[in-house]
Amino acid sequence: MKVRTPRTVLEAEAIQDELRSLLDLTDPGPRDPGRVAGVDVAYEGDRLAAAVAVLDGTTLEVVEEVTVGGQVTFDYVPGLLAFREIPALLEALDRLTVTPELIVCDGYGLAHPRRFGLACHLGVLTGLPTIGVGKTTFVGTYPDPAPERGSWTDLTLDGDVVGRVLRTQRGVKPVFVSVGHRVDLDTACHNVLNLTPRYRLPETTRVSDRLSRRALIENCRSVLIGSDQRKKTG
DNA sequence: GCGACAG
DNA sequence: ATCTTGTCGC
Repeated sequence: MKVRTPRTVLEAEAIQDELRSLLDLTDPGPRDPGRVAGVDVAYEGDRLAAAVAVLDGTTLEVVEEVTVGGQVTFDYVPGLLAFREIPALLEALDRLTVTPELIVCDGYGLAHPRRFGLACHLGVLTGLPTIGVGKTTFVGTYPDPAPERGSWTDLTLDGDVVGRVLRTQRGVKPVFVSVGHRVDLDTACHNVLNLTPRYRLPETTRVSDRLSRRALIENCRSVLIGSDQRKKTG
């Protein structure tokens, strides 16, 4: 799947406004999906490595992993993260041999200045259910959730509830959950809790994060050694 | 007007 | 995201 990269911030924002009309916010989404994918991108200068890890939704064991190397094509701009990560992520997702029932993104979905964060963008382009799980604040205000695992509060932006601040482990910093495409907020949080039996972040996120970093190093090693191998890892 | 700002 | 040492805790 090929994607055009915008050349300006204005052009990027126009694309978001356009794609936002394709969002499906009515589908409740998969309650306990059998296959859940985690996606992440690691960077080093202008090089990048995208990774997709598909886990069994019940055992959380890794079912399939895919990585692709590439070059940065869009500088990071708050609110436009998707344009930086999506080209490589789509390529990685294309190489999967199994189709995940849910994709967990690193970042935000509806909780976004124009209501179209990375999770929404990836969902619309793939047609698959997606959710966003952010590690730090981006937009919105919220009260702190109680210290118990599973407690949460509304993430509000411009008077709208755009996500939830969810405590995935007792006494540990909460994560920021927002829907992407074809999943409702209750289902999104339910799944995030299923994916965090032990750590703060979803297993999907942890696995894809390690995978992308490893791919970046491996690719670098082949260059330093001077091998004439592929520039894209799969 | 100035700063903040997912990854 | 990435740059970075030691350190507290299981």
